[in-house]
Amino acid sequence: MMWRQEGKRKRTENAVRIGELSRRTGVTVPTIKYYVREGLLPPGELTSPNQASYGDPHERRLRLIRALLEVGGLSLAAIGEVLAAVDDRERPVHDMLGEVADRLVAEHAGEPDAETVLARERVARLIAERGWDADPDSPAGAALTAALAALARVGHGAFIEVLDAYARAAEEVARADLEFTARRVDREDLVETVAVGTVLGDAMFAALRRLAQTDASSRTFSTE
Amino acid sequence: MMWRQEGKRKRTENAVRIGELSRRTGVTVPTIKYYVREGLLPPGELTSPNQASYGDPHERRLRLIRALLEVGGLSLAAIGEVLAAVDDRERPVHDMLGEVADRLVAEHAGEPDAETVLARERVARLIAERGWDADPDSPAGAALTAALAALARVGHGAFIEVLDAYARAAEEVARADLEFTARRVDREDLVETVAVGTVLGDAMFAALRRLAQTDASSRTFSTE
DNA sequence: CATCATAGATAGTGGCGCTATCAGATAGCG
DNA sequence: CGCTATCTGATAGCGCCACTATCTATGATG
Repeated sequence: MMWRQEGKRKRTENAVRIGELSRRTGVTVPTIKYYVREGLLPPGELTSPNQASYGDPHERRLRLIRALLEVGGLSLAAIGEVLAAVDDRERPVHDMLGEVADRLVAEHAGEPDAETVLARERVARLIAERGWDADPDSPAGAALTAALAALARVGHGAFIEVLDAYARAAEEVARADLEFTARRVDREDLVETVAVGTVLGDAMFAALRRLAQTDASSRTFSTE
Repeated sequence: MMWRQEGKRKRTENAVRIGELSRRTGVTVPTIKYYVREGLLPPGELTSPNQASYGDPHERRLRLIRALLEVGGLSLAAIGEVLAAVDDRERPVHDMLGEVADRLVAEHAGEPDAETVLARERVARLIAERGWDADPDSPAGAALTAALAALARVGHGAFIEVLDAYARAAEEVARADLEFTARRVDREDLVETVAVGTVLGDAMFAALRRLAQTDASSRTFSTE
């Protein structure tokens, strides 16, 4: 694993040892060492054979890992891939977004059953109807297909009726996402913003949906 | 664990043995036995000391478990709690929805830090502004608080700018959910519909968001 | 009657995210 | 200078989870 060289940035901005890094982030020292071993966190800069110092980038990265893990619910393996995409500065932004998105969905291999075939057709139709520039066989499309097929298999295929409303809401959210990222001029920051926004945005939206459901449900069913 | 008695329904509608149940659902026999041991699936009806038959409800329940597990990403423990809520026919619908929603968010205990305190205030303000009948300290509110606090901690607190757009979209989705459930007259089915819709709806929306982002992103960044 | 499937029970497996322990070296303080 | 707390780097172990394997005794099936 190649870690981006900080070059001549010798400002020793906020160099601390591992104990202090642990105290600041609430992550235990063994866990920090474990993340370094796993290649998720760059090793500290050695000042002597058994002393290393960690700076702001380490603290930031560590907080990012914890956020993706605890709030985003990603596995460490998925986090590693997301971070690699974030660190790859050669990669076009659009490409990076796709890469991050792909890490968020579980793989569903195997022979497609009847429900999956039908669901895939529905997904393709939706994409065509909305004029989206997207592939039904991309990971995101496959995830949607899997969800629709699962609905059919559990006998709740009728729930697909909400699909268009969901798609409209998703467009709204995606528009807000893009407008926000468009305001980020700093490209360095933008890439991480997209990754964070994609992962934590899911968690945010799910929580908001739940709150809105609580409200709507309490109005409809009140106390009964 | 009490399993709902099917009463005098002796129609033997679709009784099969465990091997056939396994073949139909793609779940291995040992796994089915495991689910029965774990109380997720009712045991088959014994026809002799070492023969049991499984009917449609078993197949349905088994498919539901797999959908919640594979598509919804729930743990078996969470699935058990959701199923218990679904099976509890005494419980008011609104209550059940809350119960299911609560199973979907991870617990985040511990002393609240500065970011959490600020995030909680923002959540309370959002709820007040939108006039929602919801509690900022409910599991859903706490999940939103955790997400906002995490954004702040990773240095992307500005992403909170999209919050209102997300909230509007969430209202739209919740409205579609409620309209759909309102059309379900059968209360038996309704309860499961709400659970399935809540869990698989998250997966659906996340996938749709990803597709809409792909589209929006390809328009904005095109090939660069 | 031979073969296969089954119930029920117990033990084992593999992956994941840490956690414990250790040896040897250094930091920082009086 | 000595003393103790801390550090690096390495290896081993742990607890949880979702299975999976194996076994015995029994019954189904052709």
